[in-house]
Amino acid sequence: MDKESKLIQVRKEKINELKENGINLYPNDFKPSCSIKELKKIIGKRPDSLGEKGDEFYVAGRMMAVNKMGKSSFIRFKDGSDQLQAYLQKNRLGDETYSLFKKLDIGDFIGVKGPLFQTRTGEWTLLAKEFRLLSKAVRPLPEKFHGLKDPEKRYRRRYLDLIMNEDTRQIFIKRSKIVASMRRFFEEKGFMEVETPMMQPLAGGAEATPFKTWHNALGMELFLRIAPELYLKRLVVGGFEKVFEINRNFRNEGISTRHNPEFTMVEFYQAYADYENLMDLTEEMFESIVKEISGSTAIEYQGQTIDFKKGWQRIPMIESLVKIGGVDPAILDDTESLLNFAQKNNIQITKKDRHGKVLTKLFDILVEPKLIQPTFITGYPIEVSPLSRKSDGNPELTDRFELFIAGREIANGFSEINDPEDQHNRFLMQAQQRDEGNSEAHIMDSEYVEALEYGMPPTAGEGIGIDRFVMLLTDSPSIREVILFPHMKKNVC
RNA sequence: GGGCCGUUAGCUCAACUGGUAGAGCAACUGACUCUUAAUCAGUAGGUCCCGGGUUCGACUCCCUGACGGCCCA
Repeated sequence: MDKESKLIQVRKEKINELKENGINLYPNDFKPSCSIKELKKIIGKRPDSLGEKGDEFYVAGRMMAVNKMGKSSFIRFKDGSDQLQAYLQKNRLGDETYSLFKKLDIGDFIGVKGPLFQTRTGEWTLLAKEFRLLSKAVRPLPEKFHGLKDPEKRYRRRYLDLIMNEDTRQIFIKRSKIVASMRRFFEEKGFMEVETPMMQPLAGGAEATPFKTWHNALGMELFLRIAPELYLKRLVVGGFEKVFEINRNFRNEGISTRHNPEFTMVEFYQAYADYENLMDLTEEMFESIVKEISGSTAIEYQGQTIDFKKGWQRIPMIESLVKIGGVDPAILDDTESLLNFAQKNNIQITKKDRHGKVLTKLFDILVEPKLIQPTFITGYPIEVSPLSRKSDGNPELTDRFELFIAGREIANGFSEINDPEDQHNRFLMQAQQRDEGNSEAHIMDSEYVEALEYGMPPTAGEGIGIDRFVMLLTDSPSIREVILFPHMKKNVC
């Protein structure tokens, strides 16, 4: 607790005064008859029933502004739905209640009962016949006009951000609607929602550094999951043919405008589908969600228009390197030339990197930032795709795609390996990469291979980064704007 | 990890070349029974992020550190 400011001391003195007068600062017996939003609906529908002698309502909320004019006052207060003005008169409320009101502060929760009338300017206003304190605020709110701007304070004290900044509220309301819409989409398509372990003995399903933890009773190390993939596919083995999970993944890496150590993904698997079916499904899902949330298939993101209407470009990665990345097709097959090319273009590449990895790194730098409209890149090299099914036509590539929008990766999907021997060998390949110094290479998971040995139907699966998708639909430049409590260093001040 | 920028009253921000730290809102006292960022009169409020250095003198210049933002890796 920081040193108490004078403002808080003054409030505490007033609080003591209220207590001495027998006022309950935290009662819990005031029941609003409707929310402010509902009240405004009534105003829109049947204004004839309103007026000083009309219907009366119980409304509650937080006082956000007060205009005291001697023996009468206007207050503006808001609940979770909307805001409203109330008019308080000394002769109507009585001396006792009115002087109680005068001791209250902006930020306090209050309850008002009365009819609605229109002020001179036509604003519908609650005429207070009863007025009560519902909850006392000890600390002052930020300033009413400029609000709370300091990003550090907005993130650390998100509740203040939500009270003061309507835009912030709207982002998280939208986020909730997006997730609900996605859930509905999957359910309508016959997918079943499941929950798989967040704590795993082996952190598999992606290439990333995990967080470690310890289970006391079992005396064993556990990892926070970096992906749910290997568990979801066990469920497909078990006969759940269409499953999805919306939940957090944890990756022990840096923080940036696009990365938070914990982030939300939807991952889903469908038996008897291939990666092309999933591209179709993704287009359909994005188009329908964007339409539902934004009212149109096109959105504005950071000054550029992005159209989610179905029929997105699908470009093989190699082709994209030539056409978009400007790489000479003559050097594509030669690792040495690619390394030289990378060096000339200041792209950091380790000598140990295999051919497919070099291609992928070049892609990340040369192509990814240029993919503004929704674009599927297909045919990822086998070295960087340890869980993706080998392409029938080319054993160097996999039946895999990634989706890019606004220059960033949004989704990753592929036809799954269901040949246990192939999967085993892929893990061995990864183990070798690990030996060569790639600490993020996938770990051998024999139990998963064993599950495949019982037989998994042909399957395709995909993961979509929800935070990044929400960023697009809320025009947010940073992932912190769409995560309620983004990760920060310990507060020392 | 590197570069740039920031941190001053509860909040939003000023403070010139190094010379007693300011405003608006919020708060407090008073006036005011239709205000709309109400108005009017007055009052109070500061570890200038922490620590060190230079200087007669540091919010200001230098160094270390903390936290945050943006960009890069």
